[in-house]
Amino acid sequence: MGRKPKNQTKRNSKEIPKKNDNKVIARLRGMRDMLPEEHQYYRLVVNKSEEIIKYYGFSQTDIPALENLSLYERSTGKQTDVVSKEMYTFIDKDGDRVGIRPEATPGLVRSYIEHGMFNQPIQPVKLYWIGNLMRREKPQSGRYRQFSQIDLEIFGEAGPVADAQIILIANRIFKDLQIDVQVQINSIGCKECRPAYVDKLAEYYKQRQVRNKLCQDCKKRMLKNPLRLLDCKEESCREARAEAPQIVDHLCEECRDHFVKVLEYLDELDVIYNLNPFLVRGLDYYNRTVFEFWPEENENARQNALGGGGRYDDLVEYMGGRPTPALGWGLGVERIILKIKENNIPLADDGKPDIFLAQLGEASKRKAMIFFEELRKKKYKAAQNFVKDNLKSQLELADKLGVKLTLIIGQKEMMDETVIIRDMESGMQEVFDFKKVYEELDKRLK
RNA sequence: GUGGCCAUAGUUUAACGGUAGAACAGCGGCUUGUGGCGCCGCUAGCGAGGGUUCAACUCCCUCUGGUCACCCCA
Repeated sequence: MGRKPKNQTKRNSKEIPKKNDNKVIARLRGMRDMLPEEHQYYRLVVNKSEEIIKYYGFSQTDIPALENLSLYERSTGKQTDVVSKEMYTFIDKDGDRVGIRPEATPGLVRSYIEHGMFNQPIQPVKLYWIGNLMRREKPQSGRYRQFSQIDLEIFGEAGPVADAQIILIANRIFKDLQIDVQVQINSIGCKECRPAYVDKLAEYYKQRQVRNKLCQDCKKRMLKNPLRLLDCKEESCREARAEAPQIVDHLCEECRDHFVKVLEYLDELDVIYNLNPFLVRGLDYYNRTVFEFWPEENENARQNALGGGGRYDDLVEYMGGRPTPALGWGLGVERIILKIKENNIPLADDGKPDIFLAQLGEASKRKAMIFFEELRKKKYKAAQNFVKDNLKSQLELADKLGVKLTLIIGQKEMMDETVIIRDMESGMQEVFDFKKVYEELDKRLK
């Protein structure tokens, strides 16, 4: 019976030639809303990370989302995919070429130079940053066009301890979050020794029998970035690289010493790593130590790297600053959250209230509002809904919130200067003199 | 950017060339000062556009979005 009019209404509304101006405007591709449930995970990751990072003496800093496009072209590299294909860029009204940050390091380097941080009393300068970045890639799970990263950088420290220490910090964060990761580590040498190695590598790949095994992409890589030949997943390319010269055998003495020491420190700190001679990173500025954090059990771990970083000793100078050795890493917050969910790691329910304050009637509502302020000042974890007037819906809410006790103040209690305390589990309730409420609460919440 | 798979209420889903059923959630009632359980009721949907057809949620195309692989990357 009730259906006919419903259908008619529908038909009518269809026939009205309403334009589509009432259509929902959906969110952009690859963009996500971080809803409260997800946000709890975000907080978990950020809180644990910050706790550890701060302990190691890093200070939080922030940088603009929008920068001069040249900043990224020069640091990240104009040829890299990140800059050449994935950046959101536009010409500003006054003609400036600007871009939204696709990574944090260039901005942090710029900030370091611009504020003369090499003059700061405490050296090296240790900074961390938490925020979001944008890359216009085709979205996938664990890959969004806007994503969050936790970044950590050290400026002004050349010694291998620093390398080991930042790896250790990331390692501790993952451990605290109960995520098993493999540290993949390699050294890609410096500007002194790498060119010679790249030449050797290119020479090796030029051999006909090797070259014939390469996939199409790798043939392109030979011209663009021979180092990239090493981390192709194609089976034939993996075969081809078997005999390839390895960079660790071609490092200059300084680079080798540095790398060996990094590994020694890691050994002593019980950080388990996998020396991966095929690990090279996609950004132009790296030298010496490079590393990534791969999820433990995943075969395609490479693609879902939870974080990565390395040394960039020449970048500060290259960007116009004084010669300053530096290093850092970035962790992908969304990917870490994905892992935490996969592992069913429970959230600490710290925000949960213990007490619900219910009221009935205008006068008691006023009293309850004042009482609630008192509870807040005295640090009780209390909840309320003064908007709802009937007791039923208030108790329903109290139940959903999972509180232990509900305090009820109605007309009668107002008159008697009392309050009802209801134990939500047993359903037992008792009337108490208002003056003795706190005493009773403390007893029951203990 | 390339290729594969996918798209039904807020969520998880069912069915069908003749315009959709369920579960959970939400709201209301049984209970006008008492939550959980139960019962009853209500709300709410074919991603968008085009084509084929007497008839399309169903078939075809395009787009949009998701997902997976590649490229690349966190």
